[in-house]
Amino acid sequence: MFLKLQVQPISFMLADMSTKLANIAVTAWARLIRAQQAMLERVETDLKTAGLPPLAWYDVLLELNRAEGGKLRQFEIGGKVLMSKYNVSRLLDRLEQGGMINRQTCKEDRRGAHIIITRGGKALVKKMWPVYAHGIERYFTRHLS
Amino acid sequence: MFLKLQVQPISFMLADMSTKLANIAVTAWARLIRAQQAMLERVETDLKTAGLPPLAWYDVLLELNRAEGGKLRQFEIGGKVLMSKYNVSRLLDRLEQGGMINRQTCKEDRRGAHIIITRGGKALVKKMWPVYAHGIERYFTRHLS
DNA sequence: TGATTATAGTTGCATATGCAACCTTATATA
DNA sequence: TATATAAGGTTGCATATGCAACTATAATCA
Repeated sequence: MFLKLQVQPISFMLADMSTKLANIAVTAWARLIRAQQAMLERVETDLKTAGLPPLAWYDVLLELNRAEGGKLRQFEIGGKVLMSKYNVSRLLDRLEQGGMINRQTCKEDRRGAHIIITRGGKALVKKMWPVYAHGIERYFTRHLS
Repeated sequence: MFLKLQVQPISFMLADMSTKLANIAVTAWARLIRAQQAMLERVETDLKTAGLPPLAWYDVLLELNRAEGGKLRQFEIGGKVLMSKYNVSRLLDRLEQGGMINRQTCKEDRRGAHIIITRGGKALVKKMWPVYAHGIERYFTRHLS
């Protein structure tokens, strides 16, 4: 399946850097950026309204939920959700604080930790999904041609 | 022109909320989000490496540069770059601090301000564009089919 | 006109992010 | 084996963001 978005032509613009054309190119790119930004903001708002935590929580918990044994190394999470290690570290602090995950020191590599999703974490994933899905449908799928 | 991205099918998934299908749907959506996130991060890095300010500065300055007389009301900027008013307010603080804009109290509406781009601001736009354009080309255009 | 309500913009506070420095354990190299 | 280097994680500090409360002026309407 393909996602097809109508945009202004970009590539050939880049050859000619005159201000006018440059503006058009940036507009096209910017439109994509802004559209996505708007979608994400709306989903975040929906989640907040429903009294649920932000998307980042969902992303991480979903990866854990999917993983073999509900368990991942910290750096694996960073790779999957595209987050810097220090942000992963702190997000996991919050998730742990909220009882959604546990950290288990890692036998094979004593520098690292295994992150394990809890029952509560799995429950949260289930609870967040409908809100998320509804957002995807309303702000995204609906606008596909 | 169209931007076409290969994704997993989404829409029909949303009908059937079984976990497995849900995962696939989110993966597709997430792939888009992440791709864009990665692109933006790289552009930001490029700008930083070149000793230039972040994209947000460019966005605002470009809108001002385009506008009639290099001048916009603050709320107009917020509308164009999709930023909340308090973030606009503070970003403009930084831009003013950096000598890129001036605030001029507005005669017609004494609550508000006119934001005017300076010579320095215009120069910055010119200086940032090549880096930005190169990023768009490398991280975006190149991957279009 | 006077009172209410809405709009433009700012600010204090709590929270989130980026960066660089740091600790600890693995891995590579001499 | 000793030493250097790299990788997994954490933390302090500066900066950026979201929220709610606030000021001041405009617009509405009774």
